[in-house]
Amino acid sequence: MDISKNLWNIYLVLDRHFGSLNWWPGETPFEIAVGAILTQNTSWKNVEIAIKKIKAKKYLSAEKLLQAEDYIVAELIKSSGYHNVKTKRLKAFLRFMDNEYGGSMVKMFEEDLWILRAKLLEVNGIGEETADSILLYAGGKPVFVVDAYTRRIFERHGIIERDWSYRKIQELCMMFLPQNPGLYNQYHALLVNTGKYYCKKKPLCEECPLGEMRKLQ
DNA sequence: CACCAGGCAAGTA
DNA sequence: TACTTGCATGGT
Repeated sequence: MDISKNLWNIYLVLDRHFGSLNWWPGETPFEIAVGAILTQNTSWKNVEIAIKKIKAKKYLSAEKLLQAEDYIVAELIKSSGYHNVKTKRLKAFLRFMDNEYGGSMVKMFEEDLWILRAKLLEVNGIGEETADSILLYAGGKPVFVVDAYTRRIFERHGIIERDWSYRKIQELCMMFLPQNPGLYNQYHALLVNTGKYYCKKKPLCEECPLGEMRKLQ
């Protein structure tokens, strides 16, 4: 089976169907990083409400969020769920940025990519998907983001197996696709859109843009 | 009413 | 190592 060809076919079909999605929704790298933490196991809709509130109350900066009491931050992000846990995670990330890079995301992204990824994974509350989302969408780095939708869709197309590790899936994608941030950006956005709008129904149903690929299996 | 969403860490065996 | 559980809100 030609993995490279399948990965490309899925991308081309989805890209034709949805067009450019221009991810990540967010105006600055900082806002994107905050969103990446808040959206853990949470619908983006609920995160949007939280980010709007943070902006409305003028708390969208590392200094403001770090100096605020936990209960204040928790109240701001309440709509995104797990607000107590996420307050700790958000602050852990902001302290990390502060301590290691003087609070500068620009400086942070000057660090060697895989060193930075390893460091991010040491921060409490940042796992592989969150780290990679920050690297790709806030930093424009060429890392493929793997999430629950990626797993479901690729598994249905016989590209991966259920028990594959995050890194194994990521390495496969990065091996068979050009290491291009723009491509990875759009690809992950397409997979999430497909999952949200089609894959909740039956896998590869008629309406799903990927439905037409059933015959290619 | 139940179920799920763009995860992660900590606990258990 | 491999599973399980807690975390929590808002939409369908």
